[in-house]
Amino acid sequence: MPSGSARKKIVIFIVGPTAIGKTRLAIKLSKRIKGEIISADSMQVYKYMRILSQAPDASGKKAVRHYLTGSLDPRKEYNVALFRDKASEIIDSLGRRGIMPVVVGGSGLYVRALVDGLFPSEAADPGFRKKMYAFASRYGSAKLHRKLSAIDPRAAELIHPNDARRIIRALEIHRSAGRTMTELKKSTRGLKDKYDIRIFGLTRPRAEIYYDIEKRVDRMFDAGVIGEVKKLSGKRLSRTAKAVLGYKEIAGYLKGKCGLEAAKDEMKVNTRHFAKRQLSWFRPDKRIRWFDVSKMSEKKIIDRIMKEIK
RNA sequence: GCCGAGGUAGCUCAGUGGUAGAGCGCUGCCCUGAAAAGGCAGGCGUGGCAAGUUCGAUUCUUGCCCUCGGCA
Repeated sequence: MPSGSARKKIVIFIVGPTAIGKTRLAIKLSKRIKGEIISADSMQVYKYMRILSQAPDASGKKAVRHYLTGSLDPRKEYNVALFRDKASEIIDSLGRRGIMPVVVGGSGLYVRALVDGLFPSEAADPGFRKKMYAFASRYGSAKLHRKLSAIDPRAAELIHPNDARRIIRALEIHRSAGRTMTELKKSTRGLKDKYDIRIFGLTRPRAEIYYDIEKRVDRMFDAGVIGEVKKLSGKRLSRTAKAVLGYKEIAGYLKGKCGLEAAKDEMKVNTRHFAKRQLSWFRPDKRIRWFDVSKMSEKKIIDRIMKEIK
C-alpha cells in the first residue's frame, strides 16, 4: 500500500466467461460492501433483451444499484468508446460519494478499454467503411492490407491480411486523425493511472462451463426467449444489438430456416465459442486473481475478495 | 429370409494398390470505436472384424458382424 499521500480508491472488477456466475456473485459482494454495479457488457445495456443477454433480473437490480444494464434502446448502436466514457464517468461520481464501484462483465475489450484506456481517435465513419468493404470484397482484403503497410507498417504487422475489419479501422483512424494507430497508441491512458484496480476472475474446468452453458440455453427457452426474439424482430435493431447470441439462431428458426432443436444446438455451439474466446482473452492478463468456482464456494470467494480489498 | 446401398476423424462425408482428406466440432492464439463481433493456426485416425491375392491393401477377393432402404 502506498503510504503518505492519499491512497488511490479501489475499483473492483469481476470478469470471466459467460454462465460462470459473475452476476450473482457481484450482487452478493456489492451488498456486503455497499458497492454499486457497473456492467461491462455490450448486450446487457439493451432494453427488451433481458433473457437473451442474461441481464440481472428485477430483484437483483433492486438489491444493488446497477448502471449500464437494460437502459439502451436496441435500435441504437453501442461500442467500447461509449462504454468507456459512461463507465469512467460513473466510477468518478461513485468515488466522490464514497461508494465502491464493482465492474462486472465478460467483454474483455470493454474491461481493457476502461482499465488501460483507449487511444484518442475519431468515431467510425460509415461511408468510408462501406467503400472500404466494397473494395475488399472486390479486390481482396490483402490489397487493403498492403495499403496499410505503406502508412503504418507496425499496425499491418499485427493485423492479418484477412482481417478486413481491423485493416479498415486502422485505415480509418489514419484518415480521420492524420496520424497512425501505432502513434496514437502511445498516448493511451486509463483508469489504472487514477485508481487501485483489483481484477477478480471466475473460472472452472472447461467441461463444466460447457455443461452449464447448455443448461442455461435450455433455461432461456423455458423462460421464453422465443417470445423475446419475436418482439425484437419487429424493431429495427442496431447492428450491435442484433449480434446478441441467440438472436440470429432463433430468428432463423422463426423464419422456418431450421428446426427448434437445430437452432438451440447452434446457439449452444456459438455460446461455447464465445466462452472460449473470453477465456483466451483474459488468460494472459497477469493482474487477474482467479477463483475456480468448482473448488470454492461463492461465499468463500466473496470472503477472500473482501479480505483482499481491506 | 431375399435384394440393394453402405461401414474411413467426435459428426457428416470425399478419395486412393504405395499406411488418408474436407466441412463442422474440438484445442490453442490474436484482438483498441461492430467485441455475445472479427481474424489466424493445429488432424485429434485400430480405415467394422478376420483371412486371401500382392513387394505392398484403407483401396482388389472371400467370409463374418453391423446399419439403412426395398421386397417378403
